[in-house]
Amino acid sequence: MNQAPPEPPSTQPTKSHPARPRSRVTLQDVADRAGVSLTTASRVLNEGARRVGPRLADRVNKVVAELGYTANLQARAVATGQSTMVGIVVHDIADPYFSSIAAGLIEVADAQQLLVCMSPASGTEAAERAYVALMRAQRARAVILIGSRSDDVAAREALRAEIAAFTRSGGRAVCVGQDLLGVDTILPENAAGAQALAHAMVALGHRRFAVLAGPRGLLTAQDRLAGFLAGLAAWSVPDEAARVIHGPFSWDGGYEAMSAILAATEPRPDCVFAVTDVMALGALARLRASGLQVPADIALAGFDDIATLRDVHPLLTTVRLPLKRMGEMAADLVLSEAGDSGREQPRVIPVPGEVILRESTAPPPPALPA
Amino acid sequence: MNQAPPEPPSTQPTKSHPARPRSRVTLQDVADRAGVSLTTASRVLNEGARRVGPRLADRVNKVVAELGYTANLQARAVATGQSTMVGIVVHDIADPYFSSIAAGLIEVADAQQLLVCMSPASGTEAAERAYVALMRAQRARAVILIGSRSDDVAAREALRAEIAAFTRSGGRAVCVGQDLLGVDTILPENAAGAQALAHAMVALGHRRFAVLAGPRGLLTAQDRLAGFLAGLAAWSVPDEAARVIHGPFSWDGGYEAMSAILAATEPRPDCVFAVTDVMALGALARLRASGLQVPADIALAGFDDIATLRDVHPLLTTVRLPLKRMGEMAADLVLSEAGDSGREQPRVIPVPGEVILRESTAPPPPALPA
DNA sequence: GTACTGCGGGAAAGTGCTTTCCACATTAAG
DNA sequence: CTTAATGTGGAAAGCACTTTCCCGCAGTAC
Repeated sequence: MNQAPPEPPSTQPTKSHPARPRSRVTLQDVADRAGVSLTTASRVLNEGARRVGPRLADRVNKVVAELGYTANLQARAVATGQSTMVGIVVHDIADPYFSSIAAGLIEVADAQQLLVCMSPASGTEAAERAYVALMRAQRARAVILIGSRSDDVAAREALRAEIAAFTRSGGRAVCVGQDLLGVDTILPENAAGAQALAHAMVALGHRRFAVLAGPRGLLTAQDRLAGFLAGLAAWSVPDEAARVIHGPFSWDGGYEAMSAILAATEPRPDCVFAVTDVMALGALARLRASGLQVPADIALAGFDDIATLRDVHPLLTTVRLPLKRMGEMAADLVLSEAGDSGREQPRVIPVPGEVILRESTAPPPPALPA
Repeated sequence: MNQAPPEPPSTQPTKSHPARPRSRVTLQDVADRAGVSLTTASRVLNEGARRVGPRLADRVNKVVAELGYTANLQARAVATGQSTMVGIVVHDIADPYFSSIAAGLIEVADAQQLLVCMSPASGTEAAERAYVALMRAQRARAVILIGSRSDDVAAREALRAEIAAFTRSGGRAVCVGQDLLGVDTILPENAAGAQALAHAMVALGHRRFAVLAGPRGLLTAQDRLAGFLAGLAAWSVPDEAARVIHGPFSWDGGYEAMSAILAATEPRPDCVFAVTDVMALGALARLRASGLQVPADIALAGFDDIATLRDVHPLLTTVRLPLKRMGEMAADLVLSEAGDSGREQPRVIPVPGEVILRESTAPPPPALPA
């Protein structure tokens, strides 16, 4: 829109001392130089509601180009009471799960002229709360929380209160994960996806299972675990055939959990389900370190279908979530609200997962004839 | 800092109609309710320069808590002329290279109370320019451009002019990549790293090379290619022993380029260098699709040491850049400026790459006895 | 010729904050 | 017992904008 300023503004600070008072060009400067009022200059820049005669408009535009003027969006936001900022809260931007969602989000937000701000990595509800508070202070238009909620009710209520304060002051809140914060939510069907995966695993002939279940407190982990176990039960696999190992929700967590399984005295499971692809990759590394083959010695499945999987071998069976699309949906949700006003019930948009069978869960070798 | 508001502000919009005029609490409201002047309330909140007597300060603080008041940072920014925003320009946030750098950057920026805004994926100089313009409009404190520059001089000059306008209006600019924009730069030593890699490859006994060189216009790609070829030359490997394939700077680009190599009639190279890990992964996929073994049939090396490599087999030889650290350095650069004022020469901080030899470049099988 | 509309322009009043400047008590110094 | 030096609070002037309100001037209808 703005062409590069052909020459530096002539009001440059006297070159002699390279001091603080940088030459900030204001709308007033433009108006003065163009010989019009501040009002007129503003109207030319805004192109809305009231139009300005072509003579003055041209004069103003010329001066704008001359001076390389750009409206101060902060001041505009203060004057109009409308912000263009949306904040996005992620646990770790370097995690492919989050960065994929964020990518989708940023893309559509940018198309709508919104400015996307990113929280630092954290994962704790307290940090999320602090960031929501910051977004409230910035009078952000919306905040989008991505990632699993924990079952720490106190922390969640504190976060919820902060979000309530945020929405009360006019912002929109959207959550990608669990529907627990009383706001619009993109809800991956974790339980259903895991259950479908369990069906598929049983159908392939696996019978002894282990689940790398992540931390006890994380609801996404809980849902996927519960769904998987329910799926096994539905196919009459006895409870004791599934061993559940808790641990951190990370690559290292997957590695450790797999270590625990290998160290156990019980017979080795023939299929391991990690509630997250990232954990599955940790587990895979651990298996490799032990010289075990996947799927020949043990089958392995994950959840999410992160982009990284493309480069991992054996190709990992997983439950695909449309991560980028989920980000786009979240952005749409943020923007949609603009229209309707008096809605009460938060929307919940379920996102089904799709079981993707790949190499890592080939059928187990036929049992030796008794 | 703020506890959750124990009760909604009593100035809530008459519950009867859930209409637009949301109850935004302003500092004036706080002052009125506490029976002090706006000035006093502001001073209590800011805790700077002038202090307020404990009696009034307490009254104000109590009201702040009651009303759940949070200062409007936008307005504050306008009043003080100081912004807390920094913008970061990446080519693709879902790419592990960028997300690692961004993670480091966000972490230290957040520790300094800065707000990090992220550009959408693009890769074109025009889009970068547009984003810098946006940051100027936001009166952002700094903008950080991450990623390779192209050798399109016109586009670069346009970008440079936009950056000049940005810095002239008081912002700081930092670049991670090439030192071409006349701003402080974190400069990975691409040529030196690639040269060292070439040495290592020759030392391992490889003699016939191919380079997946990325696009001709990308300077990072050019530097790495040139460095690699220089390294070969330094070890007296003849020029014609290295085949150079250009193509996109992406996974698919690596895949395609490797296809071209396999399709060629010439003897197959015994070592392939992809100027990017991501391209190397694409190439690896192509090799696998052809049933070729790495490194038995062909050796493969990349550049960057992205996090993904941990999960790829065979483990990929590469040149490690401290990506997260580079993000931190960029953030430090942004912040450091605050102190000194009249500096002229932009700083350039070189970042050496470290050759990491792994499985993918094991020595070639001994030549058959003649 | 008057009245009515409509339009292009500007003065001025917000917007939510900070900060300067001034008035008024105290209190310490002379 | 003055006089100067503090220390505290508030009025008001920014900051860089938008927007409302008003005014003068064409153009049209009566």
